[in-house]
Amino acid sequence: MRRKKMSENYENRDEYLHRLRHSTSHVMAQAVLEKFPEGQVAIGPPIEDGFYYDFDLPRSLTPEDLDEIEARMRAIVSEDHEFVYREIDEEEARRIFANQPYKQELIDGILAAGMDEYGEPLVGAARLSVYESGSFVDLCRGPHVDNTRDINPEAIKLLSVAGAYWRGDERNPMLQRIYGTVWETAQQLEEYLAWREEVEKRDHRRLIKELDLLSFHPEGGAGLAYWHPKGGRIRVLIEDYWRQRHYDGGYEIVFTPHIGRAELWETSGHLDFYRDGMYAPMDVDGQDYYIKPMNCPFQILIYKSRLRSYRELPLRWAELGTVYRYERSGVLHGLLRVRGFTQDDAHIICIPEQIEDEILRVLDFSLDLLRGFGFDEFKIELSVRDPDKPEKYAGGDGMWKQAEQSLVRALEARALPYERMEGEAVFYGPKIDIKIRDALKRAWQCTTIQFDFNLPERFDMTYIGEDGKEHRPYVVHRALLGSLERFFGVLVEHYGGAFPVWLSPVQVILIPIADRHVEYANSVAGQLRGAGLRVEVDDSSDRMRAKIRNAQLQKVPYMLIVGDREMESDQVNLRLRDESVPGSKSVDEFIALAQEAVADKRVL
RNA sequence: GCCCACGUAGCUCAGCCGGUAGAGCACACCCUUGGUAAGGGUGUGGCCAUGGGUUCAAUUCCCAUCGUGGGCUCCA
Repeated sequence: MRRKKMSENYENRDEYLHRLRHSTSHVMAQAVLEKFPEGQVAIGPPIEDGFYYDFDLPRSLTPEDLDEIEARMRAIVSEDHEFVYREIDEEEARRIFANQPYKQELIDGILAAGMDEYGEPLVGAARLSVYESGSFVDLCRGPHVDNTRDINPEAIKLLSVAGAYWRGDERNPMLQRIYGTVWETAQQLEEYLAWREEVEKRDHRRLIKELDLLSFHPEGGAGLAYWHPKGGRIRVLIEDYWRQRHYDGGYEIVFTPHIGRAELWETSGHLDFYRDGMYAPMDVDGQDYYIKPMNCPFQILIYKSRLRSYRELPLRWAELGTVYRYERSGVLHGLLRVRGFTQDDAHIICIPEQIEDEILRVLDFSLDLLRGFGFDEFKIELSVRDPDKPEKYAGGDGMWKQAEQSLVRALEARALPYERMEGEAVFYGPKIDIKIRDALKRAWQCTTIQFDFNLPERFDMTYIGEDGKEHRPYVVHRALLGSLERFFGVLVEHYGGAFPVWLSPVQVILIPIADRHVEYANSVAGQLRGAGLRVEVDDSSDRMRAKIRNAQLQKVPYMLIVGDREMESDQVNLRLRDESVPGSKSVDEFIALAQEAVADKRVL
């Protein structure tokens, strides 16, 4: 009989899971090496929800191989192998891993550069150690579980094989990575697998097709989205709300062209540092024009269209700007990664004294706007300079300090927890990224608020200060939804396609029971449309039950059944998308109910 | 871009070892007028992603291209 709670021997559950997953990856490596004795092993760390191990094998793995390896792992686990830690010297390490070139490289790294086996800087003195379990010895720092007895064989599942470069560098050989997961109990594994199924069910790539929202077309080009009428309807609702909020929030809205002369992109520096992301130029009257990958240079031209006074700052200019970027074919992913997309871009141009207020204002605005769409959990990251390489960055030391301080102060003023990302800033300025957590607790990168110390210099942006002299303004670049495409994809997954009433492309569907009820259904539909609701009448020859099924599958929030009873009493019979049936209502009652749900941005 | 897999009707998918294709749904028409998730019948619909090669013969085998998926790297 196994111990009931295997985690109880460890500090806490997280510590146990971490060790468990790391140890299970070793067990997997043993199973793989038994099958391919000539195989080479790279690294195999624990990751969120599981583990992986990278191998260099004589042939590609198949799903059947995974089944076999998984079965072998269960057997190994049941053999009760201890995980034995041992510190060794270089000579022994070289000998143990004589036929393991990747491990030799890791040994080099540990000894020479003070790097650990994952390429991270080593804490403390360089020390070589191995963990042995069963027939497998790995260069490893641990920690591990004490014995394979602490791994529940019923809670192991290998998930997939994928290519991965040695050390993540595309110049290195491609290895085969096996992903797996392991939990404390079989039930936890079941729950995790069920979660993965739920993720699959909500996949926006499936839902946009089923709900007739958007499509992609091979003949039209990869990574280019086509918005159908229903998707278009939702997009317009998002945009209208966005525009209203921006005007209310003190922004002005601008429009800029889609292409610009090479000279502009030379000035902005994009041709130097962003050329790989840009499409080839087109010839216009002998001049090279580029399709825009970003909106910033255009907005700056608007700024420079005349002399600016400190009195008119801050300027907040927003734009739904469609940009095109070359993304490598392998990274395209539904709506979440496309080649043409519309950013909800804005630039805040202000004097240094205004920067703290402006940052706080944009932070509040972002979170509030996102909450309007039903997101209320966020993961915030502050990306700052790499303190060791100040020469890598545009802008002076003082500017970086002030900028960073304004970002930190804004986060602290709102008591928002955030993670500080050292060295993650782009070269032109520090930034705050806000990732939204969806209904399945996944984090999506949408919002970014970035300082730009590069463009004001390059374009020589100035304003006339109180002293009558020219000064350089601060420019903050921000996108809140990020891009409409990605945001829409996230929205679809968050709601699983069942949008809140205010965003539903069809809010109400009228279901006449028989043909003689169609006329009444149409007249009710007219009243509802008059009240501003989006309504359809299902006058097909389907039976009522089939009509209900179709409406459910289309995730229409409100179904109104109308038959003899409703016609006589001048009512409608309400069924909701959640399958509840509030029943008979007068048309006015229903209108009031629906309008309230819209106004409150409720799901139903 | 790289590694692996995949691409058959609008959609979801069958089609063993080569002999030019099938289901369900959707769609059209007919019958049915039915009270809270699929009523019945008939029918339309495929250059088997595209181009090349091997073969008497290719949807099936090989190569290339395009696209899609799982990853790596990168990113809104």
